[in-house]
Amino acid sequence: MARTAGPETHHTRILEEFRQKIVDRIWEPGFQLDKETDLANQYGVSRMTMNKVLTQLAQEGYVVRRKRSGTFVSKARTQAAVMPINNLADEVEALGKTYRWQLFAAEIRVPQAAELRLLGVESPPIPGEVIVLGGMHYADDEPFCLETRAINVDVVPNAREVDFATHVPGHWLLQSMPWSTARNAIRAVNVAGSEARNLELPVGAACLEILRKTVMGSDWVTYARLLYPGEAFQLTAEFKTKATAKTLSPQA
Amino acid sequence: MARTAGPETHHTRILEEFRQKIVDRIWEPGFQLDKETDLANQYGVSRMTMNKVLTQLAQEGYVVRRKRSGTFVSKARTQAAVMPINNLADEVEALGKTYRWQLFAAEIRVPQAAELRLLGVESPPIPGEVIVLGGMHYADDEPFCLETRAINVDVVPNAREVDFATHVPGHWLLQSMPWSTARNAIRAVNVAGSEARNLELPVGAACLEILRKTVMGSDWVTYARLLYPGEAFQLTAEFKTKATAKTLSPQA
DNA sequence: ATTTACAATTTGAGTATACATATTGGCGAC
DNA sequence: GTCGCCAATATGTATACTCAAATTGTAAAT
Repeated sequence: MARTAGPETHHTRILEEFRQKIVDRIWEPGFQLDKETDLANQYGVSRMTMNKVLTQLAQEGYVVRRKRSGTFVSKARTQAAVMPINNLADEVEALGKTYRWQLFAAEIRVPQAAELRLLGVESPPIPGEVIVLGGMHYADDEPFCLETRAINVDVVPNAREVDFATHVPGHWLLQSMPWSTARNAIRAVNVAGSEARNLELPVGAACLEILRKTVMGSDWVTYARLLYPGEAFQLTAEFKTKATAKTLSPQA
Repeated sequence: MARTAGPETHHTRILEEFRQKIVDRIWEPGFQLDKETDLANQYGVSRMTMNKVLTQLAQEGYVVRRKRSGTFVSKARTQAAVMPINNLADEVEALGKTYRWQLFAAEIRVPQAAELRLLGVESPPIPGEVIVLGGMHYADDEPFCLETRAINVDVVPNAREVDFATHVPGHWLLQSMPWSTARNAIRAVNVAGSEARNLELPVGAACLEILRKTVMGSDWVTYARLLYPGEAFQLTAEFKTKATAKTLSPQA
């Protein structure tokens, strides 16, 4: 089944056509479209249907709509990269390798200052006791990702009963805390010491470091530091040029 | 003005409420919502209005809808990081530093095999002549990003007349080619040789390497390699847990 | 000539209605 | 009991109205 085909309804067809026209610059940035009612007539549909098309198009950022003024192809653009962060296990198995998680240590205690610094924790929000754990993700018995993590047991109380030797922390948390948001910082670092040893890399090898802070409502759920060998690993992101949609302030 | 408030219409209000209910797990994953008509009655709106809410919610991935079956809070989720890639100049100036672009060389010629390898160009799509250029982005006269780039003059013919000593290539291309898409690969590498010298880093220092391929329709526009000093630079990405929206296969 | 006020226009939101489509659960045939 | 068909049901799409809100251009007043 060609999933790309889609349902092929009126508004889908017109939407596709308009998007194409904008992407192909047949309608250049700044171009004013005909008004809803006219377009509806031209395409032989009702205004409501054309409205659905234009509303959708505006939501995707292709056009900007203003009352009394009209509908215009967007000019102000920004680029946004979307990278799906899949489960490491899936990722590894997609490469035809076998995945394995090895827990080094997990304890409930007050975190050390050095650990908090490593995880990029800001000064204020440190509760008393957290789960501090470390471990390694393997692909075919090759080190793939070194993980250091702190989990807020106040927010995820049932994490106390989980055996993180068998349950991969990231995966368990994702399942357990749906609809959370996270903030990532990606850097390149030179590894050294025990980290280099654990990753089976020479001292000074470049690694990709991801510091992730996961938030649920107003509380932090977990801080994680993921260290990937630079050579073996590569993040990919899909770009899309997109207009600064949102509710843009009047008088823009 | 509190911009967060919004227009406060029926469907906006209900949409907000439903999203909150799902995020707060009042409606847990897998929970079946009442049917459109019932919900419409409960909230005192017409079915069309409630339909708008639920359609939107489905599009955002919070719920899955199936005919005859009903509307369910999504279970299958994935994480997607969205990172806005702003103009480097803006980025630098946001830090209160002065931005400067220094072109090393720009020539129209057949690219060398080593250059293509460096830029991550796949085997087939190499046209005869391209613009090959290199340069450095500075923040307060400190090296900030080393750029190597190939531009397809067949797709962007007026790039021949541009002086890339004064026009920053990435910015010019973004302005010139709206609605293009790009694919990024992010790695950590150890710098060496002239690259280390240009970036004023010791040999072996960890750097963030971004390989970017920009596409317009079926043709590639540009290949770029951006090298950031690991210490000084950090990519940040905002996460959102999101359901695998799209048309998911039946029997999920 | 500049400001103010009003009216026309265009999008935004909502309702009632109709018909299409897919899926499920039950009923009947074997 | 099992299999297959059919009808009931929930969503999907579309239409034709109606009223609201915002903005802009024009016309009137100072």
